[in-house]
Amino acid sequence: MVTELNAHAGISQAAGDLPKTYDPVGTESRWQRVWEKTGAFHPDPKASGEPFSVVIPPPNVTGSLHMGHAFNTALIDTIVRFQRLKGKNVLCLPGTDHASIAVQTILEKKLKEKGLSREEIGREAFLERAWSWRSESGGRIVDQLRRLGYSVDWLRQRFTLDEGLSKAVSEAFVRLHEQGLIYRGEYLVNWCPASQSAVSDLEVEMREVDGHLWHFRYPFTNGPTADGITHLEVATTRPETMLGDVAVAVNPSDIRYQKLVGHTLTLPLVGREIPVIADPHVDQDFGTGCVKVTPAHDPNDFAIGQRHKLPQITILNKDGTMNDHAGRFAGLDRFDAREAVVAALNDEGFLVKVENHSHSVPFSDRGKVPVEPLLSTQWFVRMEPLADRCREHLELGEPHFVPERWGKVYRDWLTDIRDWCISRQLWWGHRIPAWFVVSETDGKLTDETPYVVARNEELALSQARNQFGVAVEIQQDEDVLDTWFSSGLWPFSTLGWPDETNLDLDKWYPTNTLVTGFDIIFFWVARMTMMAGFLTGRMPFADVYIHGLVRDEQNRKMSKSAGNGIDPLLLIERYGTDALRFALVREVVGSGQDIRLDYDRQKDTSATVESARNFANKLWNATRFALINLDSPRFESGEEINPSSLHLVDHWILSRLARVNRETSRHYENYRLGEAAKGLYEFAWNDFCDWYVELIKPRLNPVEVSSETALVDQQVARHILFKVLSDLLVMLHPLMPHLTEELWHALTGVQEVNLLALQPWPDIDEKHLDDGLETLFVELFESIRLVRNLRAVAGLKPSQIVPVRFITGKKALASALQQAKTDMQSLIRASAWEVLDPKAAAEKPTVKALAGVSGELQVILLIEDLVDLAALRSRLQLDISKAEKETLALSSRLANKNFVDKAPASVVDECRSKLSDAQAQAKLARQRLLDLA
RNA sequence: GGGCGAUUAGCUCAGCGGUAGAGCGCCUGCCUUACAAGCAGGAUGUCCCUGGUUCGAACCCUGGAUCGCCCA
Repeated sequence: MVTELNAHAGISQAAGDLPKTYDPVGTESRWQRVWEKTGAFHPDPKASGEPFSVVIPPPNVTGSLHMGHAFNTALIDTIVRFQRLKGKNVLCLPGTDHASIAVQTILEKKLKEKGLSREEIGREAFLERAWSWRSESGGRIVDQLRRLGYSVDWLRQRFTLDEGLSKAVSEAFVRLHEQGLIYRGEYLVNWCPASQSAVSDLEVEMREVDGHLWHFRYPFTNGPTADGITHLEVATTRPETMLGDVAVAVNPSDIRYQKLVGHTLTLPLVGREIPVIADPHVDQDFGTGCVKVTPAHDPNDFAIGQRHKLPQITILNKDGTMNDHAGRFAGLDRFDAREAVVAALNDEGFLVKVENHSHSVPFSDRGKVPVEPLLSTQWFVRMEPLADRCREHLELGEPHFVPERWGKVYRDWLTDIRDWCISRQLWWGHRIPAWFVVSETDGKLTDETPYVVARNEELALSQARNQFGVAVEIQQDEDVLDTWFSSGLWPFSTLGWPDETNLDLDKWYPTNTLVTGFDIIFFWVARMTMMAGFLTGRMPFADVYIHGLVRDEQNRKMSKSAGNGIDPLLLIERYGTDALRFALVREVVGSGQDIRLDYDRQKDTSATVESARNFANKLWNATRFALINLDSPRFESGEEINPSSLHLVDHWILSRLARVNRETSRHYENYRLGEAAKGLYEFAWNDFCDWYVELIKPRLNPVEVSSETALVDQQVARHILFKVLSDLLVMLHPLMPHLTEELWHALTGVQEVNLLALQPWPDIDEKHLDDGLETLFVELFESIRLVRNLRAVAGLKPSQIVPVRFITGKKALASALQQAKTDMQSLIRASAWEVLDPKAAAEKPTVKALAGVSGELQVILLIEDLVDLAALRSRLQLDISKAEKETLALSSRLANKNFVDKAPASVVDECRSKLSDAQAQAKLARQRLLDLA
């Protein structure tokens, strides 16, 4: 392992040999190996350090990495790496879920290709295949997560079907059942004919579909009524369900039909006699105001049926074909039956008309086919008591939602909650720990067969014997549980629950933060809080950070079925993991909006990620620069320096560093990760690279090598350069872990086993914070920019070195200009640097010179050569008109008595000072223009 | 039908009471010994519309438009 660790051929070689550009590919995989081999992210529960824990949203075991994973990972990993740097004992626990329906669908499809079905091969053989498929494909997503540089503890990786987690599932089921929170019953559930299983309400997606509204005539059984009415007209979007109609309902206050309530109609095609009933839920204005009632196939009709004690006639088989109740239509697929029923009604004269009609149709999330409301016996979780408990916690701020508005969404859902259908007619998953005592119903399994619920078969048997006698025969329920049932236990089942003496559980439960997308607040977040509240008595996490989704370049949600996904691995190969991570995080804003990732599908390029890659390269080169200048002899960072030898620019960058450190820490802590990224980007690129590094170049390479002051100056510059860059790398580490790990080792020369990932966050040097100095530097930089602009406008060549004179009455600025002279002179190629007050300047008139004005600062370039005077004049004209415009605006504001009286004094003062600047600027610029004439 | 978000430079988005910013793109110079994946300089806006509050509105409040999402 030592060889592996030391064998890296990176930047820490002689700096002169370094490549000019950063190549992420080798670097990233190497550090991923080192992190894992050294157990860097495998924490010890017995170690000191405040615990900080996060469980990752477990991806589907057969899935593959998509942008949503990459985004979620970038956010979580940034948070946990930050907390690790802050010295916490961090556990970030990874894992996968078993994805019942998804896996089973894949396997059944494979079986079908071989002409087999699961029933043919049997449960045991099917599960064998499922496990082997899982071991075959299950590693893929995990390896892909590794490529994101995820600092999770792979040794604690969990899978929802692991032994421990399965134990947690039975335990949870039994406890919920004991408290009467799990029941079994026959209800209308969402039936997915594709997977041939019930699904929960949440797994149903409403889609707007262009369909039709068919109008039928149902005749009165006993001929025309007293008023001569022969029939009622009903309208439906699902004509085939009429075969299961048991009534026609009208609104009791509908004067058109009041008198007809109680009469009997004959159902066409079927011949069944069905009553006309009155129900207040009927909408008089929809269609004809008469509603056909099919309790076994429609949720609203089911409710009407319950209220009126109507029979429930099921006309569909579980595979979506018509059953015997459909009479001559039996055996037809539901959609074929629709056409056949309409045709038959038409033939027999019952079809009145057909209208185009767009309406919502429930689709199965997984199967992508319309679900059927179907009567069947299923297991349910009684949600209300669980939800009430969560709402009580929420009142106390548990958990705390970021952004807060999601807390409201969560609360509203809990407030109006429906029971959760948890049984699935599938084999892959946690088999329901309920055993039917079939000996009580002659060895047959019926809806009347009693059952026992127990932690395992042995306990079930003894329980059954206690209740029903020694000679019982029991048979476990065939169904498995909704995958989300086990996912709901994730934050504690992964830590060892229900084993109460588990060290991990003691140390890291409840967890600190849950980071996930808003699309699974109900599916997962709420299920976890409900399960945790009931089973552990606590909320499973303190904070919930809800982020948006990644959308494609056309602002569409990325999805497999739409085929508009962007493969993160392609972007990683092109730009590097760190670039992708940085790009994604930088796009995030505080309010948690969705982010849009630009992407060119033809070229597989993304400007957003490319700019992050460029940033990585900038850091690479900044470090290269530092190494070149700190090398030979090797710079000793421990050496003390005398504070009095610091230059003004050194004080400035240290102030900026302290401020950025403080702000970045706050941003990371408050989940303002995008702001952290943006702040560091600006600091690194603008303050550090563009200004500071340029400012110290003369000191790092002094002209007079032997001078004592030159050596001190050089030493100080090296010191600060090292300090700022190494701190910067630490602060950036959560966002760009591989690059910073690489550069930090190269810069510091620290042994590779001593990881940046485990270093302490740099202290904030509060004493260096200096607002005034930072403001002053804004002005100094403005002065430099003014000179550069003048040179550009006048067309001076870079090689032309000219004397520069600054004239200002502002004492602080004058003094700063004087102090910064040696460091800044080279930035503007000034052969001389003179700072004068206006009085002194008046005594040294300049006849021929380039001049520019910014506020009360006047800059003169003393030059005799021919320059572009016309350009210079128009530039001055522009200055004048701008200044005049501003003068006008400001003076009119100040002329407003209300403004002066009511606005805060500071605002008024600022306004006055701006006015005097603008006036001075206009005056000076006019003067310069005259001088040029 | 109920709720939530969005609307700011050509594009992607910050800003959320003191008169508008970034990145990319664009224009003009530069291969200046860390970086051309770069450096320097520059241009660019009825801040969706409408009233109102205020000395002052991109920002707060009315009403509306457009787009998107969630729930029924």
